[in-house]
Amino acid sequence: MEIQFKIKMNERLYLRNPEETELGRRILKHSVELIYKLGFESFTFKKLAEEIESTEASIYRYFENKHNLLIYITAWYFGWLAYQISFQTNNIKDPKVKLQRIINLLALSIEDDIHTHHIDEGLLHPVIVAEGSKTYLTKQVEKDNKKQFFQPYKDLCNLIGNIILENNPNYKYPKSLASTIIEVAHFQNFFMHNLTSLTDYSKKNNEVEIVEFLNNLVFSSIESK
Amino acid sequence: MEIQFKIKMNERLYLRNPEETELGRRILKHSVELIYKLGFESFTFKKLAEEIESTEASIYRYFENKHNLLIYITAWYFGWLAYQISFQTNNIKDPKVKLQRIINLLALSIEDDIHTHHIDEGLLHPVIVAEGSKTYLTKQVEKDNKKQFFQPYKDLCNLIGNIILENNPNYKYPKSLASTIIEVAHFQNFFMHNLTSLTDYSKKNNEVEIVEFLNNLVFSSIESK
DNA sequence: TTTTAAATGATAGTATTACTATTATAAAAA
DNA sequence: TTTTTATAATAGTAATACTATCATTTAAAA
Repeated sequence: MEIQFKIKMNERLYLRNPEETELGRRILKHSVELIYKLGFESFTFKKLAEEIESTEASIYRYFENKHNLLIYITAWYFGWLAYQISFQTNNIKDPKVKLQRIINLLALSIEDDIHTHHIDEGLLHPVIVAEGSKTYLTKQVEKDNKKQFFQPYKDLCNLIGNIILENNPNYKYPKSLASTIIEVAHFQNFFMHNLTSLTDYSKKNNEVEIVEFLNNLVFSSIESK
Repeated sequence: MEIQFKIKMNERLYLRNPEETELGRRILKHSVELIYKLGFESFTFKKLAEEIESTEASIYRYFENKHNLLIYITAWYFGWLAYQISFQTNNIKDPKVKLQRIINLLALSIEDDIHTHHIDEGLLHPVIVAEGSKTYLTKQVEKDNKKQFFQPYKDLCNLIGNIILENNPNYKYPKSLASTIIEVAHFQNFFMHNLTSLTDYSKKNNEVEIVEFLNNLVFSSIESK
């Protein structure tokens, strides 16, 4: 028996559920690949349609626009991450080890998860690193927020925030530190790969050093005083 | 006598120097205002032209495209910040106080600096908070980086990194911490104003709490062990 | 099995965007 | 005064981000 992993997505993110049809899954798979290849700005539904040998109009039946598709992908990523975290921290007692595992998941490149056929997590990670923040850095944040589009991000912050509190129940900024861990992990990864001189990491592909930096940052703050 | 503040900008960022002509300065002033109002995605040279009662073609004589204009504005901001920092930390002996002033400058809303007529820093700060990272989160980062477009950001990181080393000469990640201070200050500010539940700050406009969080984060890391 | 409904394909069309090009005019420098 | 330079006015183009229509294929219901 094959176990397939599925995340319940916010229904307002799509017009037709892409996980339920073959075409929908092809849209998801190839949009990650194409955004990875072209960057979000140059990515268009027309190019995606050519890639999957379908038509622009068909893609528009699944997603209202490419912005919602990006939010979908990002939300999916955070949902998947939350699952990975609860899976990987399950049965672990030491809250410090839990938090370290989370930092690893966020900062290190990810291998493809075979339980999701239609998404290649190995590509998804760099896509989120480079494009993820564009989901909320818009004039419509408030609107999108009201539609709960960022719920998976918030849930993840709460999850991490609670583990921070397990480490130190008196810590004053659990949610801010949680969002900081996520964001720092991602943009330090981006800087290391693309703007090396903004970091202190010795080699261009040494993501382990980001983990070291983050561990120092996070635990000295949690354990201070 | 009036003292006017001027930043030497990378010449490859523009086709014609916008600081040297009346029209150029109007382009800068109103592009900040219009990006603030519309967001970068909806901002176009056509709308800007209407705003300043000029033409699209005239704006294109100053900037190759709107992306370069955004980089120009962002670079200008970081140049201005570097100047503010050296000004405000001048004559201060205590490196801890220096770093605290920097955190204040980055995280708190800024008042208009009367020494620059053609840029309203009060608007520039939220524009950089929301749009600044779009300068480098593109497929052309490498190209833009080779043209030294991000030099002011790097210079600022070096400046802050050196002050971090004044605080603790053995600190292992001065540059990573410097870029982290900048980025965290900005996106925590964004979250506080737009996605409140991702932070722990009690009121929506209490930027002082961001400063507290950042001080805790930075100094516990620098002073650890 | 037939009918019917739903999903997709094929095609066309539109307003806007991100430019480039050309010519005319006004202002400043030689 | 002539010449250069900057700007305005206008036109044009390919691409983008859609919307709309109708035909065809596929799958589900009767």
